[in-house]
Amino acid sequence: MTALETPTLAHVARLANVSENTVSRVIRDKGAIAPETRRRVIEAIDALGYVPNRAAGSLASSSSMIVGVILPSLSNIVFPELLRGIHAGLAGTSYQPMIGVTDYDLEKEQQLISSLLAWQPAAIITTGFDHTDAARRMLEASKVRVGELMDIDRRPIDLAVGLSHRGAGRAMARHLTRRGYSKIAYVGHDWDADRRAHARYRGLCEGLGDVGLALVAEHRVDGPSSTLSGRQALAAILADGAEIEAVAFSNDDMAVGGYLHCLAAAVPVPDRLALMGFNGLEIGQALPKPLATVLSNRFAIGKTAVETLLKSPDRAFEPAIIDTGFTIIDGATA
Amino acid sequence: MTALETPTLAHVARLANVSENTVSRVIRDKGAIAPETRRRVIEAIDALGYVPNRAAGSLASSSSMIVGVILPSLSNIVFPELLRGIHAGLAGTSYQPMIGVTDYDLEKEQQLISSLLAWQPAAIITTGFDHTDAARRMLEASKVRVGELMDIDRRPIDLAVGLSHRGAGRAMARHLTRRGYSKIAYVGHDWDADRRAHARYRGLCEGLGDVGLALVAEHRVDGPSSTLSGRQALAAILADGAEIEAVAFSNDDMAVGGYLHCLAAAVPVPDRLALMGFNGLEIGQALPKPLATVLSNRFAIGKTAVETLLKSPDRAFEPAIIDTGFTIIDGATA
DNA sequence: CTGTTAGCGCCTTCAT
DNA sequence: ATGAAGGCGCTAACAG
Repeated sequence: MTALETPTLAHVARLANVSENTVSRVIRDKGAIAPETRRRVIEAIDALGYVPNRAAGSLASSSSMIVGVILPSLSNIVFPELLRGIHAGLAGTSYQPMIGVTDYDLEKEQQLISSLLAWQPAAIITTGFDHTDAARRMLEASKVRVGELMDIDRRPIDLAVGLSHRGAGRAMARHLTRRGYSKIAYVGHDWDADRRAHARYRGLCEGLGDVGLALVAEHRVDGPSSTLSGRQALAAILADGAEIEAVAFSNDDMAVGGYLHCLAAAVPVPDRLALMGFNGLEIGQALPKPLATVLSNRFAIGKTAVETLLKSPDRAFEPAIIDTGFTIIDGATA
Repeated sequence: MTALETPTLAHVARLANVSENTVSRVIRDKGAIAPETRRRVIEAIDALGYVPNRAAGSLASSSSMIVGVILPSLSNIVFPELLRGIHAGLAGTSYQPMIGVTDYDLEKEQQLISSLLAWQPAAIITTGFDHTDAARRMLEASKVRVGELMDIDRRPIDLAVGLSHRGAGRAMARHLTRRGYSKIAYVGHDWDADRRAHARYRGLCEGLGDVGLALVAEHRVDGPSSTLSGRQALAAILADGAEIEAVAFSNDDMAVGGYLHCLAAAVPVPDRLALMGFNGLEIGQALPKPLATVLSNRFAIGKTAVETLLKSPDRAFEPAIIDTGFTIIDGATA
């Protein structure tokens, strides 16, 4: 043994006195192997500290243990949480997530899909249904499993896992109106990047319309959501002077900012102004009054998605949709 | 052209009327190529929509465009931010990050190092200096570049990028004592998992010792840091009755929780109680009074690390250490 | 500046 | 239940 150089299948085979093929079978747990043979092989494997070369395996089998994960952003805490769920679903398997970030740019997404496909991954996971035509074609043409996460309001390529954002918006409207608020305003962020926020807005308006109401004011900031911009946006909309009893925010980041403005400006919540967010972030529940919000179960979405995708290497005839639902969190701010 | 099947180098070569090798050279931008030849090759590449098979490339070159990234957690926002920095450093290159999460478990880290090395990555990035012996041996034996991030207080295997947590702790002590506080308490979380928090604690104690002071109280919660546990911990330490003028928290999560307790319990900040955190999270700056804290530049750490690691495929003779420093943020809570 | 020749380490297929 | 042969798609020498 010249040691030092990394051991290959051949080394293990020699040491265990079997063919490479048998070693390969043991590793992949495929085909029947005599218990005694398996024992010898395993012994040889850890005697040598053998670790299979994934590149060679992928090349030979034209498929890899990689799961490509494409996220719009890492700044928004919900995506790391989605990633956590994906990780949890991958735990105990040999799959490794390879990740990319689009910054909400569909061209970048297409680019990422292309480079991820170059690894012949077992699955590609992305968010939403918006893709460039080329991206969609590449995904459809490749035979990898495709998960489109967060949203379920359209027909997916292969599998969608998420919740109805329109439904969540309606639920927010229902919650607020049932609590007796009728002068309701909306404070949100950029819809171009965040289509799901827009869907919730539409649901909110529909829900209000159902009971003969409409938004009394709305304010949208440019750029992504953040605590700071939520704080500023609420200050701005209140400064406009419209009479407002409750504010529905595009998400918890914005809502927490709004709440902090109320604290700083001594606006009684919810008596003078009720606040409601979306997502159910931890920070919202740590506020002096826990935030009324809607729990979108990001972790479950990610976990369910990988588990479902990896169950079978092939797509079904019909795309599947898994609704992970949402839960109203009453809180104390609305 | 039988279309449908994914094109390979051979297809491109045939179409461009050159050898496979030439195509390979064009793709990797290696060796001199006649402008005319390069044009033809590129034309053929996008005529066919050719995407190189990464597995084949890795196998042949025994090195891949993968950067293995091992994070202790995704729940703590600082690690997604570190990942953002890593991403930023990778932007515009063909490298792809493959990520793993240890949940602060060194055995899991070792396991991840092993499976990531199976991909023959260009570099492996992990956090801190604590690894199992086996893990350290694997990293040292492999010739991949190794980045150990966040901390710089020990000798790295290859490259360390981060800040001195002991120094940051001392800086917190200095800040608080200079502001005239002398009855200082500490509220923190689990040190076993978070060694850097422990290092800051030690620095804090040293810094106080330098001016003849010592902590008047301390409280540590089990488990990871969170806003909720910070809130509860501050409530607990105040209930104990010791006279306290200022509290140094193990990080901003805990400190924000503490601040929220003060808001809820109507404790005037900083007049009755001063608060200081660590990290410089956005949420701390959105509070009614911006949190006094220490900015640890996670994004820069990640970005600098990959940029430095990928500059050269080989390790230097001596390990390198890059200090990204920290910045006191005065805020208004201390 | 370009082509030829050998693998890289594993998996698949077909035998036995 | 195991082995032998061939090839996956690319890159690394070495020629020329």
